[in-house]
Amino acid sequence: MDTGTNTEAAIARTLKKNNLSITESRKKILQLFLEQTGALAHGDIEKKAGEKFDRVTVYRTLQTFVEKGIIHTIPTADNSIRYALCKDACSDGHHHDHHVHFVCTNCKKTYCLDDVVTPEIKLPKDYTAEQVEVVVEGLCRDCR
Amino acid sequence: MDTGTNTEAAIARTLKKNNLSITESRKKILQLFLEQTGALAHGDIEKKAGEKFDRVTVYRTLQTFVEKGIIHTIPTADNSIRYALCKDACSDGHHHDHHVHFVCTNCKKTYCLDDVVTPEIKLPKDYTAEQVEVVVEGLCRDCR
DNA sequence: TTTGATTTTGCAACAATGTTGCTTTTTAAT
DNA sequence: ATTAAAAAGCAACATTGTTGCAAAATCAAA
Ligand SMILES: [Mn+2]
Ligand SMILES: [Mn+2]
Ligand SMILES: [Zn+2]
Ligand SMILES: [Zn+2]
Repeated sequence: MDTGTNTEAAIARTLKKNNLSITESRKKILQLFLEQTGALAHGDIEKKAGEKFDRVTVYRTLQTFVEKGIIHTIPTADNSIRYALCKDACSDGHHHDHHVHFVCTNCKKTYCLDDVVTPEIKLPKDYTAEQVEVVVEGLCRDCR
Repeated sequence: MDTGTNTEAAIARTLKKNNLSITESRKKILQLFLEQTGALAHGDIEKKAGEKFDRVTVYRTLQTFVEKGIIHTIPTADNSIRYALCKDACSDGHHHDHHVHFVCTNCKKTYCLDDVVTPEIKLPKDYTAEQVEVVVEGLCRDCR
């Protein structure tokens, strides 16, 4: 059984499911996420796929994937957005990623802790919460 | 009693306390933070003080203030760092801001919720937490 | 209060990042 | 195969952030 073909098929399925036409750049970028444990910054993707594709294409592909709920963004303190695959039931225009993110201060790798749900936050009366983002910084498994 | 003078004196005191020489740009930028309820992005500061000072000076001043524990950064989803005054006992090289931040999805204002402490997060065994950042998005008091 | 070492600023040049309009190419349906 | 629609590539531009260096401001000591 050819794993490469299977992955390729899964990628095509994901794209079709989201009403996206199957293009080289979308296939390549989605594959990068599937091969990856952690999250990817725009820069990472540009380095890994950028020789084949225009910078603008990478920007537009990431934007499309976020809109479709295929990947989600992770805010970090260093002003560089990371992207990671959505594992929850995210769909076009609506994300449901209620998990905590972890950024290693040493290796800078960023992880989705899919099993750690974001806590309830009790806000002052005047505020209405729509979404809670939790980013934990520290040392990852590999770095301590 | 002249409030202007008092503020000015307080600003000078803060700078001295942190072993910073008292300069026009530092005074002006610190004053902006004191006049302000919420947080300021670099862009805001550049607009409000930028006609008088060089862009580079604003960058360097903010960096210095962060290092000295006068202000702290707030990560946000839109990749634009916000800065706010430290109210806790932050000092040179060491911050102790354990409060939750709130970003209004409507007006984009960013608030320090100084009384809402960041919760404990139970991580998988392999991870060590050094700092927890919580950013809540929703509607602020003025926008609902 | 002048002097002089030290720090900070402004400027210029550059690098990195992100955006937009338009043309060509690719995709997917007929 | 043909064709309409979508996406990619390209160029030009805008914004944001960084660095080295000379000029100016600050501060402390004389
Ligand atoms: Mn995630
Ligand atoms: Mn704060
Ligand atoms: Zn690590
Ligand atoms: Zn608001």
